[in-house]
Amino acid sequence: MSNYPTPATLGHSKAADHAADLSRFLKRLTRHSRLAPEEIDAVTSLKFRTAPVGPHRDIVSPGQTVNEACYVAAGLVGRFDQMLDGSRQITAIHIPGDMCDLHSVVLPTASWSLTALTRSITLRIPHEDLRALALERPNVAIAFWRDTALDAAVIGKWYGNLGSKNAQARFAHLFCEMGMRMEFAGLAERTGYPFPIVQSDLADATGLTAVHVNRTLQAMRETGVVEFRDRRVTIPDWAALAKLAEFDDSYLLSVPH
Amino acid sequence: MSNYPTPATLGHSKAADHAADLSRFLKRLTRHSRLAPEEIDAVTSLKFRTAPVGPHRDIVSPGQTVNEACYVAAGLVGRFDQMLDGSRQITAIHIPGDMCDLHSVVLPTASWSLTALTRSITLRIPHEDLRALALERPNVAIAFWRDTALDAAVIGKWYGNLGSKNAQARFAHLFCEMGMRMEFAGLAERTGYPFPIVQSDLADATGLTAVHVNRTLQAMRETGVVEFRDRRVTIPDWAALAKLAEFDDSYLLSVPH
DNA sequence: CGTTTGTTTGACGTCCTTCAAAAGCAGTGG
DNA sequence: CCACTGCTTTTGAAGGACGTCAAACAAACG
Repeated sequence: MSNYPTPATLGHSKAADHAADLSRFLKRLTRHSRLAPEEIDAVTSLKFRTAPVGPHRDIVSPGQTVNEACYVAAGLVGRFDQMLDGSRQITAIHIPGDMCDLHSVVLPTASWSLTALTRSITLRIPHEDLRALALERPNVAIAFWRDTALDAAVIGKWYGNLGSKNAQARFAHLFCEMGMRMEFAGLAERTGYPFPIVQSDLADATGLTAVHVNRTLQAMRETGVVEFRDRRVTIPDWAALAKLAEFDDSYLLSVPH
Repeated sequence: MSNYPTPATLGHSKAADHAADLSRFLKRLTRHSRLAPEEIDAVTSLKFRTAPVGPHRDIVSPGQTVNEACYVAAGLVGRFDQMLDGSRQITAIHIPGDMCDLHSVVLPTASWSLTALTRSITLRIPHEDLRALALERPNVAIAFWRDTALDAAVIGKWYGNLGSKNAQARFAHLFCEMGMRMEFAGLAERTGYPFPIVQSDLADATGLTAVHVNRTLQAMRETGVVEFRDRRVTIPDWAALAKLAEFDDSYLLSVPH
């Protein structure tokens, strides 16, 4: 019996089990980095302010100098690269537990933008505190560095996909990756998870047009390899999808160090 | 009178001015991070072994657990994402002064591969020493973290280009970026620099086929916006190329912090 | 309910790919 | 000095994956 969030909620459950705190962030950090008890305490006791964000509302805009990091407590947040003609490219999709712009602590002038893909709850943590923590606890600085490197590894994979795979394989890979990340975060099972993103945003993420996204998703639904419907992804045959995607989860992992 | 490297050399000059040491790396670090004198000493006195690499020779392969970081003293090194069918996607092009895989210090199991794009000279630095330095000097850890974040910013930009621009604009952007980086590294002027890379590697970097790369470069040569010939890039009208690319160098920069 | 936002469908166009081969160029050995 | 070999660049012709434009349909929302 699973009590995973129902479709389209992604952490917005009424119960307090999604607690608007940093516990998921700590979980993410400790999955890849070994932290001492005092370091764990220091992370969980970081101060923050809670900021709900409406769907398609900007959080950070290009050129802005930010002084707090944005953590996702509920919902989905996208990182964008904006073009002059107004078109946007999504370079990352962040789920609950992700610190979207941990890199902004070391690069505070944004060349990117952050936008809520759905109604979300974010927690904002002063850079000052994160920087102070990193300086005081080198081991935490290294954990933050590792987190940024993992984030970069994901973009690298996305780049490989975009550059050398067709539309179906790109979606296959994206759905596999999101499934793994949802599972790691304890939000859902990899074979079926809420994914409340609109097709035009999927288009911006995969470098396709919304029309082609629609046709591709329909084709994949028909072959039964994956179903994206009602803001939910269902993967009946994980192995088949992973094969189509050439998915190998090693880039998402790191032995605790 | 400039004594920049002649075409196709990129640091392989006979004179000792390209010194196979870490001075360019320090220069790169101090451009974005403020380091104390002792920290500077610690970086420049890092031990390394010199390793020449032949053209198209692998340095790191996927799955491998690396225990030293690879610094480029001369030549060009590419980071790759490999597909099962043997096709490869270049996710980064590194020039002299770049530590190609500084991120490997925190993520030692490679999901990527490193290959020399031309005859190169690399310096290998033990992870152990880099990690010890980071733990002893938190400010250096933060500088390494920032370097990794800058690297990620470049991939993010590349992703945006690949996803939403046509072949000419992709090359325009790549040539602008490489020009800026060459100039930052003190290797050449942004408007004309050695770039000894073959067209099939450019294809892997831009997500195009070698045939289309050739045709695109010819078209750009004809309009006179940029010339790629004899392993050299020449940009007669920087403003025109930057406009075609929608190039904005802010993602490459960081005010020293 | 009416308005807004998102999904689906159709017809047509194009940028880029695929396949195949010729031509240029550097290195190697006779 | 030339023949030989391998690699890179260049060219041609034909096809396909995806884009563009436009409109209908469906769902969400106040």
